[in-house]
Amino acid sequence: MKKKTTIYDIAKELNVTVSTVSRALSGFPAISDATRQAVFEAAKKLNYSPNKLASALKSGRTYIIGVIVPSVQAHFFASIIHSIEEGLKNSGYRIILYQSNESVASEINGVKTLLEAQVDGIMASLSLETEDVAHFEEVIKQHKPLILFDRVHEKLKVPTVTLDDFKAGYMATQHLIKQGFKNIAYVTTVHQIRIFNDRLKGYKAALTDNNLPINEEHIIFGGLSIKDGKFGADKLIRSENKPDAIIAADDFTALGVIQKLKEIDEPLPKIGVIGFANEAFSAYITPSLSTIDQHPNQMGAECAKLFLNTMQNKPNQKVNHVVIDPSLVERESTKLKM
Amino acid sequence: MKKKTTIYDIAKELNVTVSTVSRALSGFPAISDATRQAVFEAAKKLNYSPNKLASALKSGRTYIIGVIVPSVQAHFFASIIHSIEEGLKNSGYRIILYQSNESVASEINGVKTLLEAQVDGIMASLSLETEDVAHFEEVIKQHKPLILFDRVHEKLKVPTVTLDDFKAGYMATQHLIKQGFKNIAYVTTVHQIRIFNDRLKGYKAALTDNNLPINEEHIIFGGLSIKDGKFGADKLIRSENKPDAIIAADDFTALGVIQKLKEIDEPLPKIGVIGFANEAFSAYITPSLSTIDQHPNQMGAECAKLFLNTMQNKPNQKVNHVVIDPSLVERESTKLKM
DNA sequence: TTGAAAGCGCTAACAT
DNA sequence: ATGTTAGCGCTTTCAA
Repeated sequence: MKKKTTIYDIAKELNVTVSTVSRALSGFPAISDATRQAVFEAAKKLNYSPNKLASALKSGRTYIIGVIVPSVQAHFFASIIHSIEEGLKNSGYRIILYQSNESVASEINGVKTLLEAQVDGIMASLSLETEDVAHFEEVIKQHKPLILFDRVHEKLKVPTVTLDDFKAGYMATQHLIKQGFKNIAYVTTVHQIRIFNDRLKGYKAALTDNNLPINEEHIIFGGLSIKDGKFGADKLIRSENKPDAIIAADDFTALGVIQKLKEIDEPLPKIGVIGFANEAFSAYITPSLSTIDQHPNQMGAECAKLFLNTMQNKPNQKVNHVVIDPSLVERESTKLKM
Repeated sequence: MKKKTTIYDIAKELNVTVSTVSRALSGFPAISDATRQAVFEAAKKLNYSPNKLASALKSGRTYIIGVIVPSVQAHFFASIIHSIEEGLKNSGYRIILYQSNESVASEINGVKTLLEAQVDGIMASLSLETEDVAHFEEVIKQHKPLILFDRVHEKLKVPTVTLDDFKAGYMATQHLIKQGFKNIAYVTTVHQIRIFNDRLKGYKAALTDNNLPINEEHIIFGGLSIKDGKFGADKLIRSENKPDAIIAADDFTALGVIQKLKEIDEPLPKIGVIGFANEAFSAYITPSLSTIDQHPNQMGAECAKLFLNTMQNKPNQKVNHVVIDPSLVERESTKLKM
């Protein structure tokens, strides 16, 4: 079991110094073509593989970006990760993934871990639990780029990539109204996350703009999941003023709503249902779920672009906020008129 | 902008040497409690954060495991990753993710990249394209644990975690037969991946065991996707000997089959359909899709366990092959008798 | 129980 | 165009 080849081995092989080898390998211009070629050949011959760790330690750059998401199991986040990687391709940067599982404690640990791993920057989408964001201050203090996407926080003055969530909420509501629904309820999370608040605001604004009353009892604050959707739907259906449509703050919750409505034999889509995120299953359930597409691929691409720009040292640039336009995906679950 | 705190700063603060600080921090026993406590206090006071890079360079261990999967967008792989992380929790190991996007070229690059990042080991599930696995030899040569899961390869003599795919194929077929289907077709990938071959073998064995003929024209070799499912279904329905049930090698393909059958007004579930993987959508489509659950969470947990065992240097242990038992998820798409 | 010092593999300033 | 050399921050052997 021989030791791994280092640039010293290559240097010895060619009777040059390590600096020459290092320079040849890293594309330094002032190296003769002959030397460069010899170095590459020797490297190949000796089966050389660079130790990025050593390089990173010396240069202070790891070319690794930490990405924190609540969970890869949500198709939305999986898509974002996918397109972040896509956008980083050929830039030399790679990502290291950390899942918070919607827990602040885990998120705090994630930031610490990534910082210790000397990542060159962090991209994060906050957990539902996260209210205090002090744990991210250290990233900023270390002058490492921090980019927040989707679930952002106003306390952090950093570049963000978000959906226009107000518009998203407005669109969903407006769509239902246009379809002929008049008594529209809303199931959302109790957590004070900006994006969910914004969607709710959009909902309220749309109602108001259409001279429809805002009925606070029609706004259910709970969790976001199939179970919570079932719970919310049940509560709404039993309420005195039974709604004729339900907006759920995400597709999982909307799915729960649909399941409950089926369970209790409420006619669909006579009661309209719409969600957010265009999850993997949304097109295929029955009735197929109308939803607001949040364009995760675009979000991921923008995150990558933002990061790359920041690293190119555009110096005094002001903080960037990319806002993605939501789009309506009309499907059967909101087709009142057939 | 002050520099980051290092163990030297702590040493200076306390008038001890770096070795003492290093030992105190790393839990070395022969350190007086007083010193240890003083070190921890100073560390806290100076806001010290260890540089794992330096530690890794010196010690030769990064505590990072590279994980290569075709894509996180498949719920199956997302679940595996999730449970690998879960299983690694508290072990000190982190994972760095690499997506091959079903491309060998990308997979080769992934191995190279991860090795350069000095990961302590690699867990991988092969791309559909992968036939030659020479690129993984280097991992073995470096004496780093390599664990293959789900999409494995016999050329690589390494620990594996797989489903009993033969049984899975057998179960799916047997289930259809039990439900009363008699003329069962099969849509699978043209790629020579063991798990898909095994499923097909299970299918054939089940037919034979039930004295049903194997009709080679009923086995469609194409891709695995919604589109391919549609294509396969179309071809099968038009064939002379029209099948009364279709097995698709994964749920996406099964979904395509169902969509095509609906499109051409074939009655469901009079034509039975079953898939593999129990994807996120499978329970919610109409008819809900019967499928074989591959227990990704169990697979991920086993991968983590296998890795941790390997690192604990159970010395002459023979290569481990964990085989997970598939289970049948009966839903509407195979309910011939109501 | 603690200190001194070498060195992990690489980069980069300073020489030549 | 190439060489010399000093670290990056940490671990670890040897010595005290």
